[in-house]
Amino acid sequence: MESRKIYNRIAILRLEMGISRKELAEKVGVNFQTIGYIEREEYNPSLDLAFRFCDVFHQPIEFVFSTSPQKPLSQLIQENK
Amino acid sequence: MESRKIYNRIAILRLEMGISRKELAEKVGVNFQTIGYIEREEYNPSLDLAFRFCDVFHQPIEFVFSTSPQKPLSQLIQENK
DNA sequence: ACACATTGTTGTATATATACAACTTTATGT
DNA sequence: ACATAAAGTTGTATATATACAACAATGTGT
Repeated sequence: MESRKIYNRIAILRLEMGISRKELAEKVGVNFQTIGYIEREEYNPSLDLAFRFCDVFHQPIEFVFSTSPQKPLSQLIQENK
Repeated sequence: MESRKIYNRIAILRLEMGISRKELAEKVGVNFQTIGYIEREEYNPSLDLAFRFCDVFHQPIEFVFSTSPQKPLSQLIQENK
């Protein structure tokens, strides 16, 4: 299968949490460099790892990951008004 | 990372749709044997493939996949009454 | 200017997901 | 009983995700 690229909001969610990649890596249980690859969307996380991110951020998969590019959070908020 | 097993309702959702593994495989774009491996939970689908299943079943990721064993649908219905 | 933390880059190694083929087993219909 | 479809088994090959190391680049605080 030609695997599609999955987009994510991990970098923003991590920044809003005020933690480094190293700290996030410890929380989800992967190498800190793996966080870099995923934030840059150089490859997709496994389904298991995706669930771990959602646990840390307290968000559903569909909010953190999507098959089309993510809108900025600021824009999402305006739309909901 | 020691990848956790992810549970899924693919077999049941497929049966309710009345299609074979071969047909489901065509819809999501993988080999029909891959469907078998995933239904038996011998390995986890990629995040991309997980999204494709959800498209076919019109269900959110969290309903189709979970980190703890899935309850039978019949039981879910009773709980919501 | 210096130290230090954070991120990006390159390279290698391993684990896991997916494809594909051949064969067996189980079910279904006639 | 036979034919056929569907599902499971075993094996090999390839692609992708993850780990890890070493080093470069960038930023931040003092």
